[in-house]
Amino acid sequence: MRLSRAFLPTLKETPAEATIASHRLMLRAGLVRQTSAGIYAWLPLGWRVLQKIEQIVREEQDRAGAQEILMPTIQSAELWRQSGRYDAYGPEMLRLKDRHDREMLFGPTNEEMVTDIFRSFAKSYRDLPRNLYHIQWKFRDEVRPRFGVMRGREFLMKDAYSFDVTKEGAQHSYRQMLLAYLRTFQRMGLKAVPMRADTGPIGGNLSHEFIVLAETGESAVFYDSDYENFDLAGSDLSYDNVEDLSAFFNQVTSMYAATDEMHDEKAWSAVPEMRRRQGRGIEVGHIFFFGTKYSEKMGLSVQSSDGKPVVPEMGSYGIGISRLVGATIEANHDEAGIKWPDAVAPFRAVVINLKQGDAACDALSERLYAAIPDALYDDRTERAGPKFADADLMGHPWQVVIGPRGVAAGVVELKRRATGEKQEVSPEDALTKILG
RNA sequence: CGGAGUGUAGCUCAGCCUGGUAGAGCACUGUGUUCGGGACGCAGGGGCCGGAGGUUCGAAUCCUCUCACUCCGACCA
Repeated sequence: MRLSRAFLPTLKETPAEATIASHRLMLRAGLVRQTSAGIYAWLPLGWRVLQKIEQIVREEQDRAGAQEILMPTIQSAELWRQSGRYDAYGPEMLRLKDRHDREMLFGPTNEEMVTDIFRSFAKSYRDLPRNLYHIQWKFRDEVRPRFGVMRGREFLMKDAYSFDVTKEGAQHSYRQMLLAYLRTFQRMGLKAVPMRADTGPIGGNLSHEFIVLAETGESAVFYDSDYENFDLAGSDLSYDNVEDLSAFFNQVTSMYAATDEMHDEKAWSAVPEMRRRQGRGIEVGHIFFFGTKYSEKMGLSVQSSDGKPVVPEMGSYGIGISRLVGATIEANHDEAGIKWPDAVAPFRAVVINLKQGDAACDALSERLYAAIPDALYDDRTERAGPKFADADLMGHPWQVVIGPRGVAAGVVELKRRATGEKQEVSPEDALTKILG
């Protein structure tokens, strides 16, 4: 994209409502625009990041054997009456009426709907296990939206739902998702630690939240430093290997890790002092096993091998995709702006032409721009100054600076945003480094 | 939902107390000089002062109501 034609409105000053770094930077770098409390429009730069994160989540879900569907945002109250949650959910649920006065709602989550879909097709134990997920906008009418997209009312979430015949099978499904999550966050360049969690209104007895470590995080976290050295992505592990996955799961979850709510001083004191780590973190994912809570209430049952009906065991697995944009910035920024991890950066590189109009500079800039997929070409004709500031603010992993002096000497300046390294290299070497 | 605030130019804010022709910086437009790291000069454009009602000769300013937004707490992907 050419910056001279792009809709990337950057701000020098911070809008007054933004109190935390990610929110400030998202507004200043032109990623989002608030349209009402806790509701945001995504501008080109932010939308690209959101889509990249979404795509990583999608690929890892697929890899773990989940299958993507897409359920609607608007649901009928009837389904929620079946599970008993229509009255239980409270004012966080946005309720609507259609023209026939039928009660509808904007979905805050999809256990009921997916169970309804699944029960209408699954007849036999042979139809299980299955894991269905979708990536869809949710609405929860938060009492107090804040922190930009980190606690919006409308947010993009990946939610997956597993169906198994047996408890053991459901545990395996749960472990598959735990591993998928660890791999997902690692791919995004985030350090995420799974922590035992409360199950809350979803119910059930096995639950973990995934906390991205960031100094500015909302909750205090306590964890064993062994997490830092552990291969959280379980590199050689297959999703189908029940024994190995179980061993991995036990290992990961046996290390101490807890948010302040679940913190247990007694267990904490059992961790060797050298290995105790305290920090702050942001919840970006949450997985639950809740057994037959919904399948039973909603009449989901299939025929087992002995001909008798069996009620499937279920779990649900959420990742806050729009929240991850904020969380990634919280974990990766400095005074000058965002430092995107390569995997989610909106553009891989920005090509900065210092002397727009100079034939040699223009020619070299155009050549590099054409050679780099996902490049942003800063071809604006203004003075040089703000270009660098905008580039730092927007946080592209690489900056390629092309100026008359360098062109004469056969070099360009190459800057790595994450590390601040600068070097002068030939245009070919620059391309090699950027394209990796 | 309890408490505290704020709505004036695209952004940050002044003006309000003590009523009298709506301001600054940045951004934007034109122009010239600049240009290797958030320039400078000159000339411009842009406001129903959140909305409604009231008081007054006169309201951004005082009063009432209302809407929106923010912050602190209790709650959450």
